[in-house]
Amino acid sequence: MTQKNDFSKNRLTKKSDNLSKWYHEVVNLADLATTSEVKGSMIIKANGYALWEKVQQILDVKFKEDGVKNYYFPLLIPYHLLKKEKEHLEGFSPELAVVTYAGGEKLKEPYVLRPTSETIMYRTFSDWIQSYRDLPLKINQWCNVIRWEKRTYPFLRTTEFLWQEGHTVHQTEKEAVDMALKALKWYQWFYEEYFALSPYLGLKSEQEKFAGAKTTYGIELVIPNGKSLQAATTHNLGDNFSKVFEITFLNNQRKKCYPFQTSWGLSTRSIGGLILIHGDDAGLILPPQVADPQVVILTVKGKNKSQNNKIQAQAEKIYSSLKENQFRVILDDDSKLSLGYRINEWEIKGVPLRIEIGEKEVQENKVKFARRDNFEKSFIPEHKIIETTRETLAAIQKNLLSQSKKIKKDLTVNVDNYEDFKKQAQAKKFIRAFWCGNKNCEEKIKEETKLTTRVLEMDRLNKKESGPCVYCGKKAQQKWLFAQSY
RNA sequence: CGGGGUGUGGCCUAGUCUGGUAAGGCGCAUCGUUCGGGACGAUGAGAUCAGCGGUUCGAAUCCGCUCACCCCGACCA
Repeated sequence: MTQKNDFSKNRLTKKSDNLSKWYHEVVNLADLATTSEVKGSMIIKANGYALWEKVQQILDVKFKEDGVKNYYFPLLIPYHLLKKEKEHLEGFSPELAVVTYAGGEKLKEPYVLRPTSETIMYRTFSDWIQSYRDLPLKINQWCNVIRWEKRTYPFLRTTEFLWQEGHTVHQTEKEAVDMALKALKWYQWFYEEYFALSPYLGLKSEQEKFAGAKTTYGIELVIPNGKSLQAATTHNLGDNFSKVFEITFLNNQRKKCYPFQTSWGLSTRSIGGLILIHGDDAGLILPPQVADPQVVILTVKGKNKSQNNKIQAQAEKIYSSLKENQFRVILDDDSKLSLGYRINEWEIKGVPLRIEIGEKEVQENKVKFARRDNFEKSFIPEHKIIETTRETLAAIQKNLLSQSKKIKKDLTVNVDNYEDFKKQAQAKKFIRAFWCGNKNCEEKIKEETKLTTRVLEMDRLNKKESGPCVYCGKKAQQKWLFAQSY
């Protein structure tokens, strides 16, 4: 709102010139979100919220197929609950918003606006779980959370954000680990199949893991500027929380046991990654799987009224048949705005496929297809429209994913000495290098290069490797992926 | 939270230094001419100049405080 950009002609900043400026402009012009009166909190507008609804629809089905049930827990968490798990409290303390005054008086005990719901949920789990027959317990909630971040950014880091948080309880740690890995796979599936984004996934280091977790797995997206966006996490909580919240069950040997837990979440931040990776100089590009609309039909005005009637009729006919075939389609027959203006508007909004119908098309019984991802244009005979639409949308989806893979590949390098490491860090690369696992090395690397460990990639977890730590030279077993975090 | 910058109709800005009662473009409304990649003319609506307080005959402009946003850093899923 306060940027000094000339939007008067709606000319976008080039993505490659200034990614941050471009990003803000796209969020604005594509009508995804706008700033609000509340510090760090945005108003998500219809176009942005539609994307979030898609995320919800897709993941919700996946969760339920696995027996996860949706619940809703209170926004307000009594402070004493949050205090119970020490690491958890320490991790979240700096970013808590606390209610101390309500109902006209000062509260005896303050409430915390949930930054995440482990504590309030697990307090209750202890009442719900008595027997091994009560396990596994698998619940999820779609909600908002509050984290008072110092520096905010639309979608990518907002004070209040929307997410889902899954929480499960298991008899054995193995089950819990499997669950955390399963959730990680769901997220990977979601990003690849729907958002057409190819992430890195793997284990987080001790430093980077969730406050209170035993191990954390993460999904990391490769942003074209060389930064890494943590796009979802799943946690094996071990029995850390069950011990603190006294969640116990009797196993079939009548022995009292502490169960093992997981939690996992994906937030509106995912939409930020989508914008940053797929967008181009003309604006947003939405993958057909989540785009709404997927197709826009544009009428091109003809020379006279009778021509226009024909064009209109033809456009409506094609609109109906696409709709009948379950495509998300919109008809833009606004005759007041110029064609160029309308085209640009739909491009900024990222609609994957544009179909144009004018005099020429009506006469020759065909339509013009224009792809948003590569601007390719072609003429399609009327009887092939449905089939070609299906193919084209699939092709766009596929192309976007392969572009994301290419970005990932191009920005990742393997490095085996610290001189190189520093050079590649300067060049804003994702770096794969041996690290001994020592916290000191990790901290020094961060100080000197700004890079942190992102993940130990899944496919390297069980790989037998050996080499000198890129920092201290001591023997290391695994190559970690380093990058600057967003 | 530290450093820097910004805030003027829905949007982008000029005006602020040097105080005199808000200007332009975009968008919007109506009409007409246009229309195959961001058209044009005419007419019109729309602003207590981020908020609060102060100085002054008079404040968008000077002073103080507050709030929000942007950039860089620290912190953080």
